[in-house]
Amino acid sequence: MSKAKPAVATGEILEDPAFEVANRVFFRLYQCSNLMHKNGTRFMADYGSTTQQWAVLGALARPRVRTQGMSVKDLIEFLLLSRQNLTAVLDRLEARGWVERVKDPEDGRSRLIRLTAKGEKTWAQMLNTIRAFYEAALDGFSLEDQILLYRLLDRMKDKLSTV
Amino acid sequence: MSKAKPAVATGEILEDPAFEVANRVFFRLYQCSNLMHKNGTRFMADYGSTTQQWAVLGALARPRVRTQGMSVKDLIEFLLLSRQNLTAVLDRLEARGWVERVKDPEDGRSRLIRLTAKGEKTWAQMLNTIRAFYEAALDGFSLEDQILLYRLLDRMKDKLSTV
DNA sequence: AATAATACATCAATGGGTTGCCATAAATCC
DNA sequence: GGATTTATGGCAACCCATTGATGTATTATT
Repeated sequence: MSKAKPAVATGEILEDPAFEVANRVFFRLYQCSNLMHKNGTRFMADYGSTTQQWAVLGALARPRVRTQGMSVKDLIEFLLLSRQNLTAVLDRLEARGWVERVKDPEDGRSRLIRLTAKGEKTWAQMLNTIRAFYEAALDGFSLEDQILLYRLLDRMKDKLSTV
Repeated sequence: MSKAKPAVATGEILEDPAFEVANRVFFRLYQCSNLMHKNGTRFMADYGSTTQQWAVLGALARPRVRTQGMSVKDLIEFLLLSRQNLTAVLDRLEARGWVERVKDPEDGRSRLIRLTAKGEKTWAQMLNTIRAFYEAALDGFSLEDQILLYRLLDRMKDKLSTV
């Protein structure tokens, strides 16, 4: 069944290419995510923020959202997080005075999460650091490379959502 | 979400394409990682394992490693995790009887982590579930797509390591 | 032989992620 | 008006991840 086996690494690939390639994809995804959080959070040390918190702030800083805010429900759908986890992150952001929970005038059950003035100011400063991080982390990536990577991850996200 | 106004999203892009594209890349990375862990771990519910634990088992199940084991130091470098975190994961794997710590005969300071017989048997069964997960999560991805994605993530990993 | 570096472990604190269950208030449905 | 659904929050348990500081055994250096 098996001929003389070559080197280990290539040997694995040859035996089951589909599995080995997929395995590498997800392993790199795992490593990239850990590195992104570790070094991204290190970049934000001056603000005491984390990458996850900046994801929330980024969602709230979008033009359309900035004025009226965003419900917890919509934030959950946007960030793909569990309610319990998001609540804890929002608590920390609220404790720092960066976001506030206001009652939705149109639906008393809903809370609209909004950037505070302090939050907006902090976010504006953070943006410079985030920019620097993106440039360093994607150094050598052409815009085409980045778009390609985004599209592949986007497709993967959809598949992972329905798996 | 109610009015049809595509101007916002594209407007942001036009204002600062480099930033917006990078932002999307890392946001998708964040989402994909969370989804991978959530649904990957759900797939492994029968074994009570997590994606992180299967990464460790996968490292230990490689042909060259399988017999002699792997030092904690090498595992840290391979998985890119902190020692404190890896110790905890290994403790759980050891408590389940899937791995064991043996003294390195060549260096008394070092511990070699090895799959136990029970660990090997469990891993062999897990592989079927992992295969199914990979196929579902990469459904619609040609082998070329997967290799492309792997290479992009691999480059990104290198950049993120030195950022 | 004394010193320094290495490999591992432990304890502590903080933050992020999940699931599951329960509680409360407000909107909706009948 | 009463029952149900929806949106949020709280509590608990578990796991994963980081940093920082401390300790201990072993190897390497000098």
